[in-house]
Amino acid sequence: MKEGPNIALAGSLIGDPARANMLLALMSGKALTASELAREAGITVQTASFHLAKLTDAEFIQPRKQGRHRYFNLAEDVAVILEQLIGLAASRGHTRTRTGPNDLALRKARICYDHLAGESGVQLFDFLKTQGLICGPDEDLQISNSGTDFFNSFEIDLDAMYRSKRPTCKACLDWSARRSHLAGWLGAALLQKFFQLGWARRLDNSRIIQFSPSGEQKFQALLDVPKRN
Amino acid sequence: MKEGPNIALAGSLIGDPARANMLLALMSGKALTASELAREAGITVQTASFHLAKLTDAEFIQPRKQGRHRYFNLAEDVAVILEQLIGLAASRGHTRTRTGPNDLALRKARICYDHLAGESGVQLFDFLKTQGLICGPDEDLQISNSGTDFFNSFEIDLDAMYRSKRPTCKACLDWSARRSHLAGWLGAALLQKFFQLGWARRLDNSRIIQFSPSGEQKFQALLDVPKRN
DNA sequence: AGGATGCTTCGATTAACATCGAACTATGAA
DNA sequence: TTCATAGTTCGATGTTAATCGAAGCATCCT
Repeated sequence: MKEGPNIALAGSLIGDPARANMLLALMSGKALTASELAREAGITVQTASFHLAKLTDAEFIQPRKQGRHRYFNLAEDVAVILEQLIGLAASRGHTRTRTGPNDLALRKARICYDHLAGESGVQLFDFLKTQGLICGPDEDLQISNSGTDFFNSFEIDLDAMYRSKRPTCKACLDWSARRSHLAGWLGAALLQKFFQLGWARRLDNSRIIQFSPSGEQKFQALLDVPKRN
Repeated sequence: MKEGPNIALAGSLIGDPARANMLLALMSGKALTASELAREAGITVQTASFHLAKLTDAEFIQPRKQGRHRYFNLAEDVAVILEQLIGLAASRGHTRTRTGPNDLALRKARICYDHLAGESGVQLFDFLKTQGLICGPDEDLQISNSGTDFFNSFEIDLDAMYRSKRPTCKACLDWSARRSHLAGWLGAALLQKFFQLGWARRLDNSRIIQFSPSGEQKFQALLDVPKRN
């Protein structure tokens, strides 16, 4: 018997179409109920229950009870791998239908677990780095002094961020842009801020993030700050 | 029918124990024959042939004929995902035997497809970055002027690197150290140099890279260069 | 040319897993 | 308390995929 990590277990969990559909649905970052996931996967709630038990045992998802509803969240490190697998499938042409307008919209701006991904997400990340607002290695980014000023002026609660146990800011490799976008607490907070400001909204039943015309303008204006060096 | 990337296909390819064993064997970076892969996976050559056909169709591996031997190489982007899956499995305790001395050795220094991973790999990467020998975003690192001098003095053929089509240097997230090590052409070239210098060697039938005592000293001396700022 | 080796293909077999109807439990509303 | 809804568990069924022996093809050695 071979020793070492059992990647076949992880692969087989992702490898069932029903489970894959549920995991992808959870990539939206929303908690979904067992019934909702059953519908997303096109199976009965009995079958969904069987699959959700497996995914829960493997710590791919976390359940949370609320009355008679069972909500499920995706584990963050699983989301990272799913993003990579989406990229691999796309690069190999392993798609289930032809690409369409939604495909372009997903490339432009989409939610990746809880943060902004796509070209807009990559643009944002590049901006934060080139402006020196965040610095350090991509897996352990820190906020600089000028970054603190910037985020405070943007009304991001940095104290809450520092109190949080999750990574403050880290890079997430974006399959569509082949560059990184910003994940972590800060990445999530920025996206929530764009929602709050009305710049962007998520589309129903999709990972697409849609900027309004004025929101897009404001977003680009934010990034179009004269360079400091 | 759901649309979008078919991650279930990729998951199911990795999800079979025999295929997973073969893929992990190919993580050593070596090309292996169908018979060798059958032995690695503990199956007959007929079964291996069936699986190798599937992996080839999906472009997870590339075949190469040499007389009556069929050699297979792992696709580089698949290697990146497998490294992530190894990390996920490790974090969940999904291992097939208890951790042992090999586990520590793998964490210390191992080959990841064709470059150095583990603590040593992370140390090397940190050194190159903090010394300013490479710079830029982790997915598109560039060699600085001082880096060019350094690598030339270390007898790395940079002209060959610039002629190569593969990424010159990029980061690869190391599951064991939770930080990145150096992948790409440069990462591979540096590891080959350590082999050539006799500082390190690969262990048979393992991904472990073993530094000799004097090699370890020289490697640490290389990294222990006074800081430039 | 004949034998050996590496590998592929085919067909039969077996095992594993996903599926859902029925029954049940837990929670919420009337 | 009763009914409705959400979700779980159980058992039976069907499907899918992995497996290997046998046969065959390609390549290499004597």
